[in-house]
Amino acid sequence: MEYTIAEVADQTGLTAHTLRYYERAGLLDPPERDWNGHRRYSERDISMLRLLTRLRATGMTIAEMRRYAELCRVGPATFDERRELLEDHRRQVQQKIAELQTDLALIEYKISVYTGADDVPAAMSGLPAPDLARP
Amino acid sequence: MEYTIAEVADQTGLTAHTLRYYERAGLLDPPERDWNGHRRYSERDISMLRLLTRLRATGMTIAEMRRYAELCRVGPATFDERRELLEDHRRQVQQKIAELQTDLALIEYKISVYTGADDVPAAMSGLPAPDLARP
DNA sequence: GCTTGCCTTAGAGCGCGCTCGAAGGGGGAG
DNA sequence: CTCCCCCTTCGAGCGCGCTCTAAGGCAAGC
Repeated sequence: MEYTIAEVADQTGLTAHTLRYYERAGLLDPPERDWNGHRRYSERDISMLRLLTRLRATGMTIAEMRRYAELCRVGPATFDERRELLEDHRRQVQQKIAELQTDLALIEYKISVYTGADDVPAAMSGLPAPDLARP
Repeated sequence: MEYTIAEVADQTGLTAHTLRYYERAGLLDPPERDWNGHRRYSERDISMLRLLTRLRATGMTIAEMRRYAELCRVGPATFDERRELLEDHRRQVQQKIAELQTDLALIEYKISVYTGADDVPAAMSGLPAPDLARP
């Protein structure tokens, strides 16, 4: 099964403009064309795009995704390097999650201050009071 | 205790340029000046900056932070609105964490594929195989 | 007195990741 | 044939969040 650019845009949540941009940027192999020059995306293209969108959502840069795509183009010989790239990225995602969780605790502390409840989470009792009021 | 812009830059990890930018952008009340016009940041300024950096790190935009700062300037009458703003942001952070955790599972699945181990996590067994090799 | 170094301002510039505009073609419906 | 819609390419433009430059002030050290 193959798809037009509009169908792929629909399926991936990217715009047609962005799909062409990704192709230009070297993130995606140029798909086949039909008789009149329109792109026909394969299932494989779609899976690659789905992976790319998740990598983007987790903060991978275009340059890193291009690197990954280049390794894919080379072939199975690059499995190790691709794994390393993904392992690096995994670490970054894990760190980001940890950071967000810490920051979430601070946000919840601030909310509790504004709520006027005195049931401040015990874990926060030692926090340097952040700009409590500015009355 | 008061601090120079360089000391604050040091403490917050922001640059002096960025500190002036935040002030211009309305995120921070203009600090006091000493006799020769240099900024003297108070402890209160520092706490606000520390909060702002965590809000930035969790994806709050400059515009939203400005809104928060404006509410702070108005006074205690805006406690409710500040709480709502932070509650909205909390929801966004929670969603982002959830998304990252889902995406992390996909990344780990891909790593397992490249590792060649056949001990693919059971939870993943139903995944549409993402671009396994492109040989 | 000169150099060094940190500070000031206003405003321009940059990197990223899109996002859009212009100009044009081909095909199907009425 | 006309209208409309979707596609094409190339290249410019944009929004965000900084980041830096230029031009200059003041003060301490040599």
